[in-house]
Amino acid sequence: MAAGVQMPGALQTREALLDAGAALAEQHGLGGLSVNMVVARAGVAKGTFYVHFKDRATFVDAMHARFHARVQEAVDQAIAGLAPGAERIFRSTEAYLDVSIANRGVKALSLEARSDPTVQGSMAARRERLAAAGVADLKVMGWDDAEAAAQLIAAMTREISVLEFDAGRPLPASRRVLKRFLGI
Amino acid sequence: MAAGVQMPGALQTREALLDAGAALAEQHGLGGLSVNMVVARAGVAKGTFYVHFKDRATFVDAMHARFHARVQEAVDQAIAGLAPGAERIFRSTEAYLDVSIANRGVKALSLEARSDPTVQGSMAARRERLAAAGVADLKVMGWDDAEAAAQLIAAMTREISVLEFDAGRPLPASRRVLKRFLGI
DNA sequence: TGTACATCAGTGAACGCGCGTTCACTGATGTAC
DNA sequence: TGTACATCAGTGAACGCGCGTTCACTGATGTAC
Repeated sequence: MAAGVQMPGALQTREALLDAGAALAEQHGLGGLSVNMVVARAGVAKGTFYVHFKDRATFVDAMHARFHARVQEAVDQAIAGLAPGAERIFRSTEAYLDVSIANRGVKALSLEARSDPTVQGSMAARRERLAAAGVADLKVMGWDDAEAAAQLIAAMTREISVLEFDAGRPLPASRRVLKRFLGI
Repeated sequence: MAAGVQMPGALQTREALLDAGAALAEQHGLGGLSVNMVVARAGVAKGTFYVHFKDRATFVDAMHARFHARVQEAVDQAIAGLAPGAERIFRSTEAYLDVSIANRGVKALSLEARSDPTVQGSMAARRERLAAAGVADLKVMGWDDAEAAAQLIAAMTREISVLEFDAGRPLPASRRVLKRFLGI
């Protein structure tokens, strides 16, 4: 969503709720996030929450979906036209990290998305889709266990995003390690 | 704690509560774990919980501490007498994985320990202590960014432990990838 | 051996609280005629 | 242009519920004399 683009009122409120959720997840974790907090922060009535989301679980899922959409867009843009290989997969991880640093609540979404049993399913699917994109690169790079390798690279990328969030800045040393693991 | 060793009643109850917590964390996550559930599963009165633990946060911390103590013991045993290097760090990760597969609630402890703000501190310290042990190995292996590398290897190990838990069995392909990343 | 007392794990009713969700209602905006 | 009606985002009081924590009490075990 480009800045300055006018949204219809209803969509604006929906985004405001998701923004509030992201900011609060940063402080309280996904589990510590309550509908009460979200509506208070967004400055709307409690009932308004249920105009836009079926229930709390749907809301958390929507937060996750929005974050992943942003990542996907950045990754697609970063690797457009690149041939499969080490360079392309590394560019993907960099795009992931750069988007993460600019989005609130990433830490909670990265860490808790898998343990909250209320929304596990759709979140797992999103993570898998993202990781699966790297499999082609790894095969070209000569990895026999490309699927397993893609999962571990995704795990390292998430780890770095959490470390960078805690540090409040990019961590070149961690990114270098990832690069070296990829043999670049 | 060797099987069959008789414990005083008080300790037995404490262990029963921690066991119940581990089993329940497996199903409901650390965040979805309630004192009510724990005491119901352990078969004791609610007040008993507070005889053994100051509050809910202390209990979660104790679960984490117990798990880490088991891991630490297994790792120490696995690498006793080994010289620093790739082989030693890989043996450590294997020990971690083998302990994890035999302990309930590992998934929740691995994933949520960092996002729950009520107990972040001491859990972070435990994780760091464990990861720090690998730094010496990585330095011997010629890594400039040994600290960063140790953190990423720890992240991969946790990831594999979660995948293995979900699969219900060891995942040789994932372990092979880790081995290859370590250059063995 | 018998009695009095101390200790302490364990009990469960009671508390106040914030939670997620519902629902009858409001009021602004758009459409039909 | 004016009027009647439909739509729909937004409202906030009210609900029942399970939560974490407290506390006066019980009863078994150990110790002193």
